[in-house]
Amino acid sequence: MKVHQLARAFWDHRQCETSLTLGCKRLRPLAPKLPGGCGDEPIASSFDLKSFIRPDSAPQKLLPPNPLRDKKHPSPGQVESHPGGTRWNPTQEQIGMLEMLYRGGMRTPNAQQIEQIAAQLGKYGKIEGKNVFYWFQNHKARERQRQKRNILALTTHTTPSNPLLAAPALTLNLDIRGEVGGEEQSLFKRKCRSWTFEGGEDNNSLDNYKEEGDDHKTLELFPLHPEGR
Amino acid sequence: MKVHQLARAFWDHRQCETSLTLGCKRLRPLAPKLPGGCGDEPIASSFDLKSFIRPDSAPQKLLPPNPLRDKKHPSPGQVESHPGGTRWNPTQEQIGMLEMLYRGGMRTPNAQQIEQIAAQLGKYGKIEGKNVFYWFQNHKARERQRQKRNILALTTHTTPSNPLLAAPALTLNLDIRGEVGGEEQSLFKRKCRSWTFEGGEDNNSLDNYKEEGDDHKTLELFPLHPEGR
DNA sequence: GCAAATTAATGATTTATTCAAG
DNA sequence: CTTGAATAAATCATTAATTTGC
Repeated sequence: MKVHQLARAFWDHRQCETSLTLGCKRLRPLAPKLPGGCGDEPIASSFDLKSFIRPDSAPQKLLPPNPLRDKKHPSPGQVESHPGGTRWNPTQEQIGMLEMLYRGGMRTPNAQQIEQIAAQLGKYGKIEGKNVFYWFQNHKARERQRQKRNILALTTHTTPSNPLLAAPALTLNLDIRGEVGGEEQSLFKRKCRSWTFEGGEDNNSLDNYKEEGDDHKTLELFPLHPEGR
Repeated sequence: MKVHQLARAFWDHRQCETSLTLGCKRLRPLAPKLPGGCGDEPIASSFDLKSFIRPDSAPQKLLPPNPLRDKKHPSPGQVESHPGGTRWNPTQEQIGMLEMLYRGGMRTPNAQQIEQIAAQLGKYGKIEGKNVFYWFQNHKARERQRQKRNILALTTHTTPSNPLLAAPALTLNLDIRGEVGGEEQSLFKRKCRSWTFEGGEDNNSLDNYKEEGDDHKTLELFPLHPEGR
């Protein structure tokens, strides 16, 4: 695949910086990046991460076979099973560690940092530097997304009542006149296996929702597993 | 750039970040790509060539050759000034060669190709793989920019009002009297659960529910996730 | 319970913007 | 003002979770 050219390119660079990137970036005011402040040493970044990172040799990746092309068609060819799997599948420990770093403030680790992190996390499962790089990129971007979304949700439309989560996924007015047969009863239960009502939970019986002199009943269903994961 | 890399320790900074971003500044959103932008692709060639060009084969390896610049820091610290210049300064030959490749259809060379190109161009002056990578990225992007600009110049802009944000709940009046089979309910629910609402896809087979004058069933659907993927 | 059907997440790429050296 | 470099926003593609009908 195409792969990582990008990533590659990244690695190569030196990275510089890093940090500053942070947030305020946009403040473009002049302040260039701060001078050296830190004393930093040259740390070197430049080492050969590359060699580190891309062991190239690695049999790894491989992948790709195919690329582009279409997706799904079974093309006879390749298919493959890539033995190893085609993409990084982080373990719980790895994720936990990365989140810890993220919460600690890390956003755009430089090559050296990436390497160290990858090396460390390698203890818990297969992982490469690029995976770490991408993780930070995505995590950062998605946090922004969520945040922006929330702000918009609260700002725009005042959707009256419930801002977010409170909104029912599904509202339905059921025609329940007459007796509710067992047939329907069971069907109903099945349907609601994964949904819950605002009011009650335990009793999934339609009768409980039936009110006298009414042919309809309004039920608001909320997904049982809103967020998940 | 460069230079100091502040190696800042890992985390140190914490930053602010995040949120501020908001400034709408970046909100490019509003007009997403409307303009022909998208169209860009037309060029088409790229695609084909791509497959052509990138045999992808994978052999990959990668290469990378070169690394980073490592260099340059004499040992002493980094000083920065880098006399030599901090960034690639392409020679006429290199540019010519790259443009030739570009005109030939190359847009996103893979790692292997990048390496070969860099090696070749290295004969005319100092150059690294990342320089080649960036050159193609920028050249491609800027060609699009120019193109888009020209198109816009010829087109009137209808001020696009801003459509996004609509987040209305969908209300449907269905006829479900009597036996509303769970079957149908389920099907409907399934169809609408996702985000297809609004514009309405007819494939929701809502019609099936609309039978003659009967009682109505009102379903209100809220997008489960506001923005969506 | 289970396997097929769907949806939500999220890893990996690509495209658009922004920053700043020259 | 041009353009190398870097970063952020969009997208694409796979994988893990849920749902659902039996």
